[in-house]
Amino acid sequence: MGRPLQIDRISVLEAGLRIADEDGLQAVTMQGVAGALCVTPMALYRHVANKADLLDGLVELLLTDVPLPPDTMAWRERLEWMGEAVRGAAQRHPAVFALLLQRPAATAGALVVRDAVYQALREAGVAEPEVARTERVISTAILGFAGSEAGGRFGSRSRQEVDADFAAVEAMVSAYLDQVCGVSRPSVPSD
Amino acid sequence: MGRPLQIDRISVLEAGLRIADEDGLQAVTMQGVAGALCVTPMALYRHVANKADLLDGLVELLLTDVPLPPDTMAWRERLEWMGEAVRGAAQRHPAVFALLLQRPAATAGALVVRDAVYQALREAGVAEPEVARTERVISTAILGFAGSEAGGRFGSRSRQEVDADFAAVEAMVSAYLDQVCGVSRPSVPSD
DNA sequence: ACCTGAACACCGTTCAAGT
DNA sequence: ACCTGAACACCGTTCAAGT
Repeated sequence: MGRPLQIDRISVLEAGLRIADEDGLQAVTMQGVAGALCVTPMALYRHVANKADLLDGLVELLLTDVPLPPDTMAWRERLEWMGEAVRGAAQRHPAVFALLLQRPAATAGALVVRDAVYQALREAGVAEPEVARTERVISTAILGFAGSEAGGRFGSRSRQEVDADFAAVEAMVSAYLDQVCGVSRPSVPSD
Repeated sequence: MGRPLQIDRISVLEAGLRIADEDGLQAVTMQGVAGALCVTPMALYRHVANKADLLDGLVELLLTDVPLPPDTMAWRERLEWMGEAVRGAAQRHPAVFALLLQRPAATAGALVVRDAVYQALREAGVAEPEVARTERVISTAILGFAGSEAGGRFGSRSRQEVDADFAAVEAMVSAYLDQVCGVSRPSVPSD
C-alpha cells in the first residue's frame, strides 16, 4: 500500500477497483477510497466529479483489463480470445462487472472492444448491415454468461462444470456465426 | 396510494417494487418505503429482516410477474413464451431485474421458472444429463439480453431495432436447441 | 493547485419504550 | 403484536479555509 501524498485520477480509480475486488461494491465509499489513499474524502472531489463518476471510471478501468488478441490471429480465434478475455475480466472484477450491463456500451473502453469484434465479424464475411446486430447478439450471450458467473447466479457449481457451460455458450455463438456468415455446416437453404 | 394502518410483508415489498420501478434502485431506502406506507422506517423491521432481505423480496416479487405459458402449448412455443415473459418483466421492472444476475438462481421464484424450462426441454427430447446445462445456456442468453435492454446498455436504439435484436437472440437459441435435441436442420454429423 | 475542517442531509440499524 | 422516539455510526456532498 504505497501512500503517495500526491493523488491523481488514476490512483483514485485503482484504489476503488482494489476495494471493489476485495470487499464488493458496497465497500466502495468515498471515505473508504480516501482512507486507502491516506487522504480525506473531500480530496477525491478534485479528481472525480462525484461517486457516479468514480463508478463510471471503475468500469472503464475494468475494460482496459480486457486484453485484445494479436492481429496475426484468424478471426474465429480472435473472437474466442475476446470471449475468454471478457470472462477473465469478470472473474477478476466481479463487483464492477455487474455495472457493465447497467450503462450504455458507448464509453471509450467499450468501443475499443466492440470495434475489435466488428473487425473480426467483417473478416468472417458478415455482411456490413448485419455486423452491428451480430455484435450485439454475441456480446449479449457472453456478457450474460460472464455476468451470471461473476454475480454468483450459478451458485456453488464446480469450476469444471462452469467451464463446460461456457464451452456450450461458445459453441452456440459459433454455430450462430456460421449461420450469419453463410458458410460451413450447410443446411436447409431457407430464407 | 392506499395507506392501510396495518402493514405486512407483501405490502412492504409492493411498495418497494413500485418505488424501484418509478425512481430506480437508489430510491429504495428504508425511509422511502416506510414513507410510502405512512409508517416510520423502524416499523419495516418487523416484516423484513433488513435491507438485503427487502431486496431479495423484490427479486422474488419480480419473478412472480413472469407469467408461465399454458400447458396446452407445444414445447417450442412455451420456450418462446417464457423468453418473452422474462423480457417483459425486465421492461416493467428494470431496476430490480439488474439484481437477478447478482444472486443464486435457487430461490422459490427462480425454481418455478427453471423447472418450467426443464419440462419443455425434456419434451423437446433433450437427453436428461443435458437438460440442466441447456437451461443454463439459454437462460444466460435471454437474461443477458433482457438485462442489457433493461440496464440501458443498448443506449437509445429504437424499439424496432431492439425487437429485431431479440428476434436474433431467439433464433440463435432456437438453432442451439435443434442441435442439442438432435433433430431438424440436419448437418455434418460430427461428434 | 491541492488538500482539510466543519457542517449538512440522509442512510441502515439498535434498543427501549409505548399502545 | 405492532409501531414509535431517540440515538448511533456511516454515507455523499458543500463550502470556506488553509498551505
